[in-house]
Amino acid sequence: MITKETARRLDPVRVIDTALAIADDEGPAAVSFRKLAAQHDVTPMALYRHFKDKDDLLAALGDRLLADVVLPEPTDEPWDQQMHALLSAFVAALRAHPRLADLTLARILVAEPGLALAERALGLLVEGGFAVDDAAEIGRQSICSLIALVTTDPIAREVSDPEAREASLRRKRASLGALSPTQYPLVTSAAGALVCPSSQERYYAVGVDLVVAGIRGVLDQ
Amino acid sequence: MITKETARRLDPVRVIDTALAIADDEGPAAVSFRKLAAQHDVTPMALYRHFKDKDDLLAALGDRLLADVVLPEPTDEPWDQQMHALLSAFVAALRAHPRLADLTLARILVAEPGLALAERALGLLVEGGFAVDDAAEIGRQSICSLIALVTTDPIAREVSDPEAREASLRRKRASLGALSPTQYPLVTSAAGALVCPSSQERYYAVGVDLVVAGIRGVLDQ
DNA sequence: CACCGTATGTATACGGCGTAAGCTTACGGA
DNA sequence: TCCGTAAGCTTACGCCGTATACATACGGTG
Repeated sequence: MITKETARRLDPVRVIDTALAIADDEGPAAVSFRKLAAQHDVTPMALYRHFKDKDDLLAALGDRLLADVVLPEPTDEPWDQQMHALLSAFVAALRAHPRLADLTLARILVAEPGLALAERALGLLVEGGFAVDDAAEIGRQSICSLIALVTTDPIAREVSDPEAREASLRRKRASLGALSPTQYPLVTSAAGALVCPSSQERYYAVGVDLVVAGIRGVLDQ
Repeated sequence: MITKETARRLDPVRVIDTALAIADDEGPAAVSFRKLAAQHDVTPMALYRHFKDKDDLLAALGDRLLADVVLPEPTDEPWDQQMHALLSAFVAALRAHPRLADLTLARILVAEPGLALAERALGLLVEGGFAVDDAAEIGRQSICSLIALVTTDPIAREVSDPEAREASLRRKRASLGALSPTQYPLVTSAAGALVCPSSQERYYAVGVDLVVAGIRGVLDQ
């Protein structure tokens, strides 16, 4: 028993852990078999015993993110409020690893936590009055929007170094400010908000609200 | 005069043309300096005279997409209908190159056609009753959602070969169909719609409707 | 017409990447 | 004790972006 564990020097779970760490602070492009292998004192090719290829490894990363989604308990609130809670839970899990959020898309209908999420979402949409096929379509698009919400988070997306971050923002604001106010009156006057939302919490609140309001909106139309 | 043109063997515009072609049918990852150089009978390094680095080249690709957006003329329709038309025009341009749609995001507030789009969108949102800063936030999120709509288009995203495409879809449907119908009643019964929407036109219609309905929805709330 | 700065393309090289093919090793059951 | 098999290793190939240094030829200036 114990031997079985000690025999395998390479634990796929640990590998995913370090991949997650690398991706979180250097971006997903920085994850490489060679780097992972080095961090585990192993040959790059050793990883192929545990991951078919790089896509397989990234899929495992996606699964890992999905596993962190904690579904809210069903309540007797109206369907749209529960939908809001459900989608918020999804977003909350993705926010922990904003640069990797889009890895989840391909795994939702594969990994168990993703399926559970999908089933719950479809249930709420049907309860709201959508036909099953419409619910599927609306549900998928909502999920895509929320993934995009996280991957394009202008605050998390920025460089981590706060000093460089501030410089970058200042540069962007300046380039917008330099535009002709007669040609682009609104863009120039909204430069601040366009470059970066005031608060991250507000950013996500608006994002989820938009999606849920959209769902409600297309229902009676 | 003429010499000035004939002297430069490498026309950046033509390079972008071939980059676009490669990206369209092999995916953006397949675009490389080396491949572009080969197609233009030139050393890879020659491209660096025209593009600072690969990001710069991809930015040029994004600009190219944005240049194809044809803004609808302002009308006296209500703001939300005009918004629908404006966003539809944006989506229409992106749909020509679905795999590259996300290259536009970083360029909207830089390239002229993007700025024009942004200005018009802000105008309509303000006309609808949003404060300028709220309009900026809602506008950006709407654009992001629509870009995601295009990049995740399940029809365009599939492999081009229709035979392989059908096989892939069948496999996905089968894997969903194999799930326990008691555990995932809705997912299994909606397998068809989840895997692939019935029609591409409907897909995009629903997508834009969702976004516009969302905007309308958050306005009075 | 001669000259030269500058814009353009070239040659070479480095380090990194994914991964195919074949080999070695050592664990655990028979 | 022996051996099948799973795990890791070695080597190698062909990609990639791009830094540095060099060659060339165009076009304006004297």
